[in-house]
Amino acid sequence: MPETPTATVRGPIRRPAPLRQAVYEALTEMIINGSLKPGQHLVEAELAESLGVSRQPIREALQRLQTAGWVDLRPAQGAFVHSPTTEECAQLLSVRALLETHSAHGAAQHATPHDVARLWELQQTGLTALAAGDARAIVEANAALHTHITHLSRNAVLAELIPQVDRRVRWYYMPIAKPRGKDAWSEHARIIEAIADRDADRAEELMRRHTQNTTDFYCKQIAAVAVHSA
Amino acid sequence: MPETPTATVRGPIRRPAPLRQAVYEALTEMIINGSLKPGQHLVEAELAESLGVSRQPIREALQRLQTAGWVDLRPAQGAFVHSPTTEECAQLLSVRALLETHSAHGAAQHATPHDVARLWELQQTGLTALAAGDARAIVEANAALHTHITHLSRNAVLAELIPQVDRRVRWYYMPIAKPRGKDAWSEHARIIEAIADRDADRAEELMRRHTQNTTDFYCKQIAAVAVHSA
DNA sequence: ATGGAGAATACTGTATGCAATCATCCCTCG
DNA sequence: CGAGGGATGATTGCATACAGTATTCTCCAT
Repeated sequence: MPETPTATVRGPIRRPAPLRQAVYEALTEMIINGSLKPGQHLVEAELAESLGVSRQPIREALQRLQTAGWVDLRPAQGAFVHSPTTEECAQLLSVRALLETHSAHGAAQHATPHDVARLWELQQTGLTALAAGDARAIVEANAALHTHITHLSRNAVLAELIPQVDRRVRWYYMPIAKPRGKDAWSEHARIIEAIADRDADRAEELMRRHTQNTTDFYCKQIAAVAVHSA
Repeated sequence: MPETPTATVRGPIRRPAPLRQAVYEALTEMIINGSLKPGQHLVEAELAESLGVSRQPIREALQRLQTAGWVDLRPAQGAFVHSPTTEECAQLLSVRALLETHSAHGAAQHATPHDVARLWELQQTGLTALAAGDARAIVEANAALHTHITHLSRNAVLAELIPQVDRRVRWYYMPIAKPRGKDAWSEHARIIEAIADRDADRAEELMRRHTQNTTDFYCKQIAAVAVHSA
């Protein structure tokens, strides 16, 4: 059977690796792309069978998914896909703005020419995806760029915390990736320039405005959708 | 055998409750109070026996301990108590400063008179502990106060993220709690006043300076210890 | 004596089985 | 006809057993 109708079915995970990690990635993927819908009850046995593993790796993956905010784990009831609210999303974006701004400051202080070159590569990847109009690729490139800036800040705590926030932002960001893309990537370019100049304060300020623009754009988009659906 | 000499031995966990939670709390306690030393290899079977449970709850607790930053979990090798570095501590404090500052701003916007009254209660608890010279109680009161400010900000994402950073700061904070206490708690009082006045900008600025003072104090203390031990 | 190969050991990773708990549905009683 | 209580099925929580892998110790060769 090449594909069954139910969207949650998946082929077995590649064996030679920590299964819990593979399961974790598979489940996040399924949540992001909508195979697992918000509020849905995740039954361990079902997931285990569809992924071709036992319940144990599933349980461990679910625990990590909870701390990452993907699922809510209610004792003696099991896991439920997290239902995001617009309020929570605004909070996520505001915290992200804070952390990324701090991160940009540090990146500008520590970046080497080699690091900057890598940033320009990622920027190019993003522009290509933007030209192709591939929302999925745009979001991915965006995440890759921001992640790399985070690492350049040489702050392990930040690098640990930001992904927790950022991946969830990615989820919400998908629908607005294309319309927001053009401005976003030109802002990226200016941020990279500031980092290349080792101008920490300018990089910080540009990142602050960049994340603020994204937040504003998202809120407007939400409002528009709300009106449209009314 | 009522007690074995090894410091890691503990009585069984109270049964009627999620065991993984109880194990998690027991292990954090042991790490904080030094029963489990930094770098130490945590063997699942040993912990399981000493806590009177099977390996399963231990494993789940260790996973959570990893995401909280208490242990490092190396694949196929097991769990090791995290060894903090002064560099990492500085990063933790800087991130904490960022988050707490943002939190203070939100708290001043949303606080009700009842909330403010509660803050003054916590402040009083801290002053009492300070007068008694009980470092443990000081740290606890400090954490309680900051936690409550976080909740007042009405930002669920912040409230979720800050404890992850804050608990680890608490760990490092213990040795400097007493000498830092006097200034810290008078700064707290001014922050509470700003929150009571609903002056978000002032609260934010006061919190920024407060966390900055704490960071500076910590760094000086570390330097002093380094000189002393040299 | 020292370096390396191989085997023994110990530990983690995974699977399976059992008991406790929660949700649901049906039956009975008011 | 509606509400409450109990039985049944499903699902989680925990424990045990097995397999794979990294580490360490020993023994042999150089």
